[in-house]
Amino acid sequence: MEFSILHTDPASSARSGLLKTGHGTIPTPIFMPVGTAGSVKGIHQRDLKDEVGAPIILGNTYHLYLRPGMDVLQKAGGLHSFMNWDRSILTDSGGYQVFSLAANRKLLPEGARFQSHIDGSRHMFTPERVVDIQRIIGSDIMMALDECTPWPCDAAYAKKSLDLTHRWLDLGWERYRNTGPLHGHDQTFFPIVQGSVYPDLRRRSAEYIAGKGAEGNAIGGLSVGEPAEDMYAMVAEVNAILPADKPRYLMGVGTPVNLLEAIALGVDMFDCVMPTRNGRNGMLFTARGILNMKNRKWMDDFSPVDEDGHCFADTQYSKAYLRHLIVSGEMLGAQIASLHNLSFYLWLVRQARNEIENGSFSTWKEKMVSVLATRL
RNA sequence: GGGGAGAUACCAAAGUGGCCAACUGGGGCAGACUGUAAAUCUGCUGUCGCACGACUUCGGAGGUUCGAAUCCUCCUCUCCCCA
Repeated sequence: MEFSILHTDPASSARSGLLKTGHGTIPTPIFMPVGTAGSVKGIHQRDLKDEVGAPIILGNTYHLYLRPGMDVLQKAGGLHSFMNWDRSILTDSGGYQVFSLAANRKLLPEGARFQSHIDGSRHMFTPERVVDIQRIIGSDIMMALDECTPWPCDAAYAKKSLDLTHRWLDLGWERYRNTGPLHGHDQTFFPIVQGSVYPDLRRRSAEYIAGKGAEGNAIGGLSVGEPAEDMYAMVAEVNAILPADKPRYLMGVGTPVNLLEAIALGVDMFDCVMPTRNGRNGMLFTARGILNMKNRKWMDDFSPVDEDGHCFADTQYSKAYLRHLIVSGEMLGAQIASLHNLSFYLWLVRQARNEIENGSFSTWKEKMVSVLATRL
């Protein structure tokens, strides 16, 4: 993997860059649609490329391991081939499932023991195993196994968890260094900073993570319920330590405003289920604000879904029609809303990049932040 | 023509003397959702009030009772079966 920074914003820590993987070049800052189980829910690959314009998407180690399973993925020749996606893929390690499936897992020094949410069967995820699985999946960017700590989280637990995440990182890193790709393209490995909302723990973790000399670094354990100001503060702490010449990935973030604020703090990569999940649930993000398409007020509003939108559905369907589809539980409603939200997210990071290159990012960001959170 | 069943809130449907402003579903309205156990979940849904609460409701009219959606009388309407 290669990363180069092209421009930096004079008034913030924002920067634009190019990230090259074996599956293409990714302009940064970038938002990566989440495709947990080998599919970005409701969006087929053609639209993901042609309408959304996504150069990279996510997959999930835990979910793909359970279904379709390693045997199928191996026979398929990896996830790219299996899902017919020739652009980049980043896989999460299952660290988020350590958090979200907390009731179904047990943390041990050697890894995380899961009980499948599908059939209750028991599985052991060690940091090494998670690398092996991601080798089979063939993701361009593999993630270290970590514990995504919940919020609130007391300092004692956060510290203990941090030590576990670092220990796991050592084991995963070692396995990464001692193995190679299986599908003929390069794979890299990102470690993850933890430390909850404690600046000293965050700094300690950032130093530890930076010490690995990975090609990119991730910030995890945020946007789990803490106030946005805490999240920004932690990102600022961490980014002061993580190498500036390597991409920084803020995991699981976030709202359009979160993205712009984090870009200003020097973050290059994002992923979040929000555009797809909230889209399925009737929420639309636009450059003018947020719409809840279930609201009665759109019932007979025949104006386009989003006049300044960037996918075909934005201008070809009316708000009234989309509201009807969503209220009626029609699949097409979820598809249109997801497509719209993803193309909006990708437009947002593209525009941020343009503004960085024009040297106007900070003023543009300030203007956008208030507009994006408006309830229409 | 004969026999039977039933009328409850927007719809469906419980409730058959006080714990009923009335179970539950649906519908409606609103909210939540951040490395996806989510095409999911939560709240409200007679009127007024922020709330405590007050007021008016269970086809209509009258009656019994301390007290009625629930019991009695009459009326109106609906459905089913047999001719």
